[in-house]
Amino acid sequence: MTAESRSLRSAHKPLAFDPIAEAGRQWATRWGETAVPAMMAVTSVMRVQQILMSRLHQLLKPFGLTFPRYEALMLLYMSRSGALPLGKMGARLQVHPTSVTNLIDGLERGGLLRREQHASDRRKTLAAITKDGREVAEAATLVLNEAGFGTEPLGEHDAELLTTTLRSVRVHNGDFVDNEDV
Amino acid sequence: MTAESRSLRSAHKPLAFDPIAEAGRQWATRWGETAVPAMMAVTSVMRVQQILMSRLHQLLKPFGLTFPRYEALMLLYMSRSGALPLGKMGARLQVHPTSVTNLIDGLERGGLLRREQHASDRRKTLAAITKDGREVAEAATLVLNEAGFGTEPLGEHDAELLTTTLRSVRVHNGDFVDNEDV
DNA sequence: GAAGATTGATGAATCAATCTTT
DNA sequence: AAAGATTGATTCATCAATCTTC
Repeated sequence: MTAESRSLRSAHKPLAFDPIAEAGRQWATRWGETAVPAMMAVTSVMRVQQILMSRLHQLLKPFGLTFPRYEALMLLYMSRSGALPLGKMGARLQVHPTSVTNLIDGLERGGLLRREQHASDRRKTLAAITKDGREVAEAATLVLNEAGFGTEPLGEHDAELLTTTLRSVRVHNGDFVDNEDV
Repeated sequence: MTAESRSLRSAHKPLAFDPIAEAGRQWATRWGETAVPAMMAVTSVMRVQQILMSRLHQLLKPFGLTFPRYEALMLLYMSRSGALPLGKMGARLQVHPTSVTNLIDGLERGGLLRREQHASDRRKTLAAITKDGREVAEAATLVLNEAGFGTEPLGEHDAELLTTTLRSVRVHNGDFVDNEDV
């Protein structure tokens, strides 16, 4: 593996051991084994999030998109009218109002959406996807679809297992009311 | 639930549905079901990472620590001599050299470690944990241990399941050489 | 006063470019 | 030339404070 190809995946020489497992071993010797599984799970989520984000950014770079911007763009693409109030976008994307402003700023700079006035409530701002925005959304989605959203080497089963397990954390956090399986 | 208590957990009113499941449904109608599990898994990891980070920051706030800084501090605390070269810390924490510089800056500002010169190689910089650093490390660890690292409502089994599933992604990314189970 | 969005601040992550030392 | 660390730039996340509109 050349230095260039490696730099696309990790900034360092591969370690000869699993750093998370090693942390777990050292941990157990000082604080016992009770919290080790939780500690390792948290660290794993943090690390894999970085890996996935990095892969997605590689895939989306040709379109001038980041993954958060892609998510925001797709939310508009999927919507009926192609326009949504910024507040509603924040609720769906589960991000802070400030983040919505920044995301929409970036997408508007790229001409993928326009800010528009809400008809009845002048406090509200609408984000409306443009023709360019729709084209980019479709092209980027094709690429992500083919690349399996960078989830290699996870199969369908593992992906669903992950979603299910993590869903309980999201429910417990109060993101949404769990009324699907009632 | 009051507005204050809610703001500690999510910035928005809870949705009446699971936003990730809803995205999956809409997705399937336009691009088929093939990539849906991958898409939902990726989005779940991103969201849960944010939730966990937020909880950890709440827990660590009293110590003037963020979770990345806590990880760096613990790496020093666990080390034999209490001092490590910055490059080695980056390799273990799996972060960019620039991030190491920033992390060490923050910890040094708080007096939890000191920069020192490497004995033989003057290119290298050492981070050495201080007495204050050790005390904060122990106190913060107690809190995180009691709080199960914010992994509620995950039990030991789910935590281990998560770690195992995510490990394959880390291996595939080339973070480390998988020679544990050979 | 509350709701919706923005600005200004901080922390973390990355990359590119720079600087010193080997 | 290569290794190690830093600085400067960009993006995303948060919070606090502000501003307009309801």
